[in-house]
Amino acid sequence: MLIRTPAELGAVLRDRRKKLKLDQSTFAKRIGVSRQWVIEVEHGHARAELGLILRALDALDIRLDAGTEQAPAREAARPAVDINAIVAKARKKKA
Amino acid sequence: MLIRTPAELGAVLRDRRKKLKLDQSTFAKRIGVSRQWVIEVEHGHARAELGLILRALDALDIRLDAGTEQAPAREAARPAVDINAIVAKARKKKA
DNA sequence: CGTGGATGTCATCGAGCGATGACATTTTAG
DNA sequence: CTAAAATGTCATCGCTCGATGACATCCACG
Repeated sequence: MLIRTPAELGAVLRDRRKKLKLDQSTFAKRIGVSRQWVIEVEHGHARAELGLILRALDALDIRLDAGTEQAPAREAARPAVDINAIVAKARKKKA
Repeated sequence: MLIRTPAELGAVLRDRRKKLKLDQSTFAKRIGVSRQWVIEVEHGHARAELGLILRALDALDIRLDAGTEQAPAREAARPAVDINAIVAKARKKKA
């Protein structure tokens, strides 16, 4: 599952928690946070702490993979010397 | 790359940022945070906000994938009644 | 040599997280 | 239906995040 937003992450956590038959209280204690935290995160709380999130994922055996995808996003996805970028930045006279 | 800790996440962000030839200031502005934030996150700041982290990843075209398969972890991956969990909760001693 | 860019450090400060505990609502089981 | 469990909501509070701006290094380059 691709994670793009806090809400998606929350959904993944909730589904996984339920599959493991854990209630919020048990889950919270297992990762060392309050039940309130679990509730908010499962609801997509955007400002949750990264460290706690990673602990939660680990507790549920969910692995996170960061891929520098190959999507033809914008540009500059290619390595190699990027003269343009350098010049552009140098030429940057800001607002 | 598997992400298990804030430090690993920070390393991924830094590497990717450099590959795209962006300096911290430009990167920070692009995702709407302070340069200080970029510095701390790249150094593995564990309490960074989830939402900002996701924005940073997106800005660098790094996709996050949450996978549940793969590890033949312990057990309990299967539904069915989980006596242990039930007992453990009932046994909650803690002060 | 010295100028400028990039990165890291420090201090300050307002804002919101996360903990806690009580209570409300929803769901599950008998 | 009824009781209990699970989940959601509220209010309070200490603590630290993240922003800002000033400096300090370090390094590439002319």
